[in-house]
Amino acid sequence: MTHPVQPRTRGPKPTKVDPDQLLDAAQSVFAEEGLQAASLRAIARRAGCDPSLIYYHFDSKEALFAALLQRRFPGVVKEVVRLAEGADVRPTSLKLWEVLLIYHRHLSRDPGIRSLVRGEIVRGAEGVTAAIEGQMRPVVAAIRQVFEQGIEQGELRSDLHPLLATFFLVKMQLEILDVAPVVLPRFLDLTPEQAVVVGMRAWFDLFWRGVALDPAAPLPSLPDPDL
Amino acid sequence: MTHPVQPRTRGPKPTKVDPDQLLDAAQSVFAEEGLQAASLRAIARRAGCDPSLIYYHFDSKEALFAALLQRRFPGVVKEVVRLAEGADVRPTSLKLWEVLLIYHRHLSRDPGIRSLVRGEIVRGAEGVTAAIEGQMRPVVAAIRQVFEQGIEQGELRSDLHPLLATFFLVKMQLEILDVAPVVLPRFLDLTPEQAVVVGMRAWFDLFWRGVALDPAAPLPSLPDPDL
DNA sequence: AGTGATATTCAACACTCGTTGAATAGGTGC
DNA sequence: GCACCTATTCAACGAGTGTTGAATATCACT
Repeated sequence: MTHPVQPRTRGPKPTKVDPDQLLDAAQSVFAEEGLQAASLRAIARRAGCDPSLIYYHFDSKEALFAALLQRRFPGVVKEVVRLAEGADVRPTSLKLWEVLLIYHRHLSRDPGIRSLVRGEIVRGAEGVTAAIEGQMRPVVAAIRQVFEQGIEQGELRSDLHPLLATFFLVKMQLEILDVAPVVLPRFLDLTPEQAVVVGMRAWFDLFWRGVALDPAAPLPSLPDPDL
Repeated sequence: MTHPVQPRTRGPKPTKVDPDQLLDAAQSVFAEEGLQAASLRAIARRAGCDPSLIYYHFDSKEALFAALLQRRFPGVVKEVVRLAEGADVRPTSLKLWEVLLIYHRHLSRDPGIRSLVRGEIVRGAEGVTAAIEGQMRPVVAAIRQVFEQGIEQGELRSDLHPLLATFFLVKMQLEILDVAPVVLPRFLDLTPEQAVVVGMRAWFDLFWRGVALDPAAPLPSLPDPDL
């Protein structure tokens, strides 16, 4: 029976904390703690409001997380799908490099969202996995199509398995975004940001040699990711 | 203070739950829930004892996790280090494939331990990361050495970066063990076990083409992982 | 029997968690 | 001034957490 009540400036403030600011706070806390460990109280604290307010805007913690996904994924989907459309006539190598750039563009500033998504996939948490899979499927389909086009046009090995190639390309890119900035600086003299770029270029070099019909043919120059 | 079991030639009491059984229980609960979410009460329940007993054998939850690592990693370390020794004269391709087999052998039955370790690395949880890094360093050094030997012997490209190659080889193998059995069966007609083997072979095929000096040269036949 | 060490349990402490019901403040329309 | 409506906070509930100190059971050795 302590008296933990200190007089607080009770909210006569007309200033709003809209759902988007809540999502921002949720994102950064989820990123640092993981879905399970992140507490609504911590999220509310970071947003500068009371935990109850979260329940005014969202049904539950899980709904908050789902809303977070819905905010981030469509951008990736849209850009990747455009890559697979007939209008893009760049060589396959450039398109595949562009895949890495898209992931970097949309997810590199979201540390934790990625590993969060990944963790939930591996764990198979029911409600969340379905939401994730719905967002992922069109992305996978589009990238796979890029591989198939590349095979048709004789740029990629004909015995390549498009789905597995997609899996490898994307999976490693996510790993590079997640792990490289933490691990590589411990072994090489790199900043975390440099580690990502170095990792991406080295990965694409290796990957392209692995999938190209003629790996010895010169590659077009690959633009750096925006920083 | 823990009281490790003494050599039990004339020991006092036949233990009902020895530390190893606690570690078994801890492993399976950690695997299902993650480090944060797994509760000592759940671990104790699975081991069939009281939560307090855990504190008799281990200092804390974190120490329990560290002990778990110490039980699993040395096997990997030992086998991988032996690969790098001069005594092993097999071609580099076989040695690198063996790396994948070693990881499969020691970690494929530990669902969750891997993603757990990975999650803690990414999150950078202080106490745990140090323990992990200590176990990882000799493994990385040994695999890196295999790459360097391969370069010297003209089997690998001379412009290959041994550390990055190590990073890619191992990282993807861990991803295959973790994610492939969950994700691939959703897109291909495979059992989870098949997904792992198919993923490993496809990955090694791609990887080898990416690192070999002469990818067209025929490979020795690669033995299946034990199931 | 008694002593002492070891292995195990019990009950509790002080937290934190997600969630909820009631209260309140500010603004708008009357 | 009054009544709404929305945004926000307060205080609490019940459950679960890691951890601890004291108590107890079970054996080995005297």
